Amino acid sequence: MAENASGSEGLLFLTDEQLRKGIEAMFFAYRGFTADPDRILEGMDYGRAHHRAIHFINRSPGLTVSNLLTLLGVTKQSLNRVLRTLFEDGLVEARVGKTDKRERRLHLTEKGAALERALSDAQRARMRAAYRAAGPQAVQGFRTVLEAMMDPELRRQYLGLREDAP
Amino acid sequence: MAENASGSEGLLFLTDEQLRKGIEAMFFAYRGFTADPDRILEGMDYGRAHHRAIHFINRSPGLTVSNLLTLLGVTKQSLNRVLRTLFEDGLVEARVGKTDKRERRLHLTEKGAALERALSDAQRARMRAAYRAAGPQAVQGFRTVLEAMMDPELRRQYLGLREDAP
DNA sequence: CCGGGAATGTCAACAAGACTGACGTAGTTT
DNA sequence: AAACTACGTCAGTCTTGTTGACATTCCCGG
Repeated sequence: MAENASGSEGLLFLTDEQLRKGIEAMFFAYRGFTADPDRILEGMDYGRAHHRAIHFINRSPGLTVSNLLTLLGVTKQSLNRVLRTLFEDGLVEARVGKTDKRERRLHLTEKGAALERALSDAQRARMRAAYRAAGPQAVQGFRTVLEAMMDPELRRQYLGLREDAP
Repeated sequence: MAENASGSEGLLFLTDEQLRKGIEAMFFAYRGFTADPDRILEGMDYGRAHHRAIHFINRSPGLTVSNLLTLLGVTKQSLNRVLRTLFEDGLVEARVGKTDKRERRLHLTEKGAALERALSDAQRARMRAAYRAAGPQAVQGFRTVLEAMMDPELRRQYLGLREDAP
C-alpha cells in the first residue's frame, strides 16, 4: 500500500520532508554528475569552467562569444580567461564573423573535440546508467521536473536550443 | 548498428542527443535551484557554503563536525572557515559531546533557525512549484533518476538520512 | 560621412570557496 | 605511556567568479 506521499493521480501531498529530500537529492546528484569530468580535468590546467565552454561550443559550433556569455551566465572577463587558455592550447578556434566582423564564431579544433568527447563520454555514461536503472517513465519525469525548476530565462535558453519538443 | 537504442526490457532510446539534453537540463536546473537562496545570501556575509552547512545542521541537529565534513565532502579547513563565522554571528552553537568530549555537536540557534527557514522556504517554494507543474509521476521519476546518478558513497549518505540506519 | 552604440578584448584588483601541508591540543583507547 | 582521534589553525595556492575602466573594431541610422 503506502500511497502515502502522492495521491496516485490527482493531488500532490508535498510535505516539507518530501521537499527536503528532493533538495538533498539535487545536491548529491549534482556532485555525482560533475564528478567524472572533474576527475578527467584534474591535473590538466582546466576546470569545470573549461568543460562548460567546450560543451556549448561543441554543441553549437559557430556560436559567438556573447551567445556563450548568455548561456553560461558569467561575465565576459571570467569567460575570456577561460577562452584564452583554450585558444592558446589549440582546443578552440575563433573565426571572424562573415556578416559582422566584430563577432568571433567559436569552433572546436580536432584536439578540442577529442577532449570534449572524453569529457562527455564519461558524463553520458553516468547519465545512461542512471536512465537505464530508472526506466523510461522516470526519465520523462526527471526531465519534466528539471525543466520546471529552471528560471524562465534559463528555460527559454534551454528550450530554444532543443530541436525536438515545443 | 543502431543498437544503441533499446534497453533490456524497456524501450529506452538513449541517443547521445537525448543524453546531452539531460546533461544540459541538470546544468540549467541546478542554476535555478540555487538562485533563490543565493539571492537571499548576497549582501549578507554568507554564501552557498554557509547555506549547505546550515541546511544539514538543521536537518540533523547534534551532528558532529566530522559528520558534516563527510556530508559536504570538503576539507576541514574549508568547513572551519564557514563554521567560525556562523559561531561568531550566533547562528550555530557547538555543544561538547557527552560520551566523547572531543566532539562538538552542532545545533542551530533561534537566529540560525530563522535564516534556515528563510533559505529553505525559498528553495522549497521553487521545488514545490516544479513538482506541481510536473505531476506526481514525474516527481517519482525525478527522484529515481537523481538517486541513480549519485556516487554510491553519496547515495549511501543520502539514503542513510532517509531511513535511519547506522 | 559621422557619431552612437554594440561586440569584443584586456588590465587590475578583489573575494569566495575550494585545496594542500604542517602543526597543536585535548581527549580516548590500547 | 603511547598511539590514535576529533578538532582547530596558520599559511599559502588555485579556480572561478566579481567590478570598474578603457581601447578597438565595426555596424547602422541620421
